[in-house]
Amino acid sequence: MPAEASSASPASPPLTERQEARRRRILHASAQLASRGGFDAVQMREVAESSQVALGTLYRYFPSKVHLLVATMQDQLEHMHGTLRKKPPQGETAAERVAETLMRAFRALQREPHLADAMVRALTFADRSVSPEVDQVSRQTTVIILDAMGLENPTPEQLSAVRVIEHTWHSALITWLSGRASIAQVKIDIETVCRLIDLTAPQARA
Amino acid sequence: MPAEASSASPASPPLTERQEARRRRILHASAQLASRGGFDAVQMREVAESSQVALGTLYRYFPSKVHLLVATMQDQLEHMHGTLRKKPPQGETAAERVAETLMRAFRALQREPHLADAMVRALTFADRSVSPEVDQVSRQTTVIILDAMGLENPTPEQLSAVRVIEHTWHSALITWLSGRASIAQVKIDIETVCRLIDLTAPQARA
DNA sequence: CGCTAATCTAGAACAAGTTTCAGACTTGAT
DNA sequence: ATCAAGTCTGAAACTTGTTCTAGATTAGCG
Repeated sequence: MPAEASSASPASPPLTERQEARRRRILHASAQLASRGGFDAVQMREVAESSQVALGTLYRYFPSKVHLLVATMQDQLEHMHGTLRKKPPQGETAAERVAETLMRAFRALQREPHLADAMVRALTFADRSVSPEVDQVSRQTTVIILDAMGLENPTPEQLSAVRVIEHTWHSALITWLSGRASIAQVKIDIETVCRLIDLTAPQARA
Repeated sequence: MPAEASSASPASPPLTERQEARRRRILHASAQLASRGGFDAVQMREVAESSQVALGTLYRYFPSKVHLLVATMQDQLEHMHGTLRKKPPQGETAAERVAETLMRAFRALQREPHLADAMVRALTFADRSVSPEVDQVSRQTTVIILDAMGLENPTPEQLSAVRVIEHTWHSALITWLSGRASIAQVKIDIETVCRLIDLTAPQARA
């Protein structure tokens, strides 16, 4: 499996080695600053300085702070997906496995709550100009959930359920990050929404 | 029914008539600018000018742009609740009634997509300093949904379902506003999540 | 009425995201 | 090796949210 730019848009010119290195330094600095103080702590001037790149260059690579943070999220999601893949969830039912997977992801986010804050806030604050990137994150999340379900060919109904699960996942994270819901509350919400999966299982009726 | 400050925090000093008028002018200007160009079009200097108030005064009434927009949302929600109350939904099941209510609200938002953009983006971007206000919006939404269900004493399970519905509602709105989901898609998501209600109906088992 | 505290105003000042520009450096092709 | 095109740098400028200040106005009270 070649480690190529899996997140590149179609028809984007290939980056030279030094460019790839710059990109990496920028993402690293972004994640580091985010880990310290969340969304507000990721200041473009600081990211530029931290990654040894001129401000203008930073903006050439990532056209806005939100673009940068969404890209940071893509990066982290890839890690996460790799990690999750190694230890597949143990639950009996698809619903249990999905809930277990999401809770595992949630625990990972709890270890870096500021980073989570920066990424999730960016994701939901993104306007149309960031749609392609946000969509990519969404697709990646979908893949993770479908993986947990263990499905090759989901029905349209199941895809709907997955989308609702993603909605709940994002929104529940936000309520947690802004201190309006406890960890336990998020757990309940995830478990509740995951029951939708059973409702749309092939043998269940509409 | 006295038209008092239903959104006031506990222990907030009562406003004089002129102050109430100022507050109203500000909220009106905010909604008007938002209707034009969404979140970005609501510029604090313009709001101040539009509402004939000094910038410093605007900040005394609403300590940040997000506070202002969340307050604008509370305002709009009150309207909406009043409107919805007049024509209760007709569906047979609770799930149908909730879906119908939310779709009605959704259609209202479609009429002012920019306003919707400003309000929803503010809501999800809000940090901890706005939690009380955001929570108030959330409670109001909960009331609307419970109204549609026609329940006096919801079970904890039903409250969980309502929370998940709210999550889906907010997040689905965001995907629509950022052009990543169609109106039809939002409809499907709402209908899908509303099935959770049936799943938690008293006669259904966990 | 006249006083005092609170509020409001105009405007400057500051902070951080974003844009712009002139000049130095790289890259790729010849 | 050399040239043209594209990229990077450093620094200043611009925008918009937010804060601050000094003085004018208003509200409540004796």
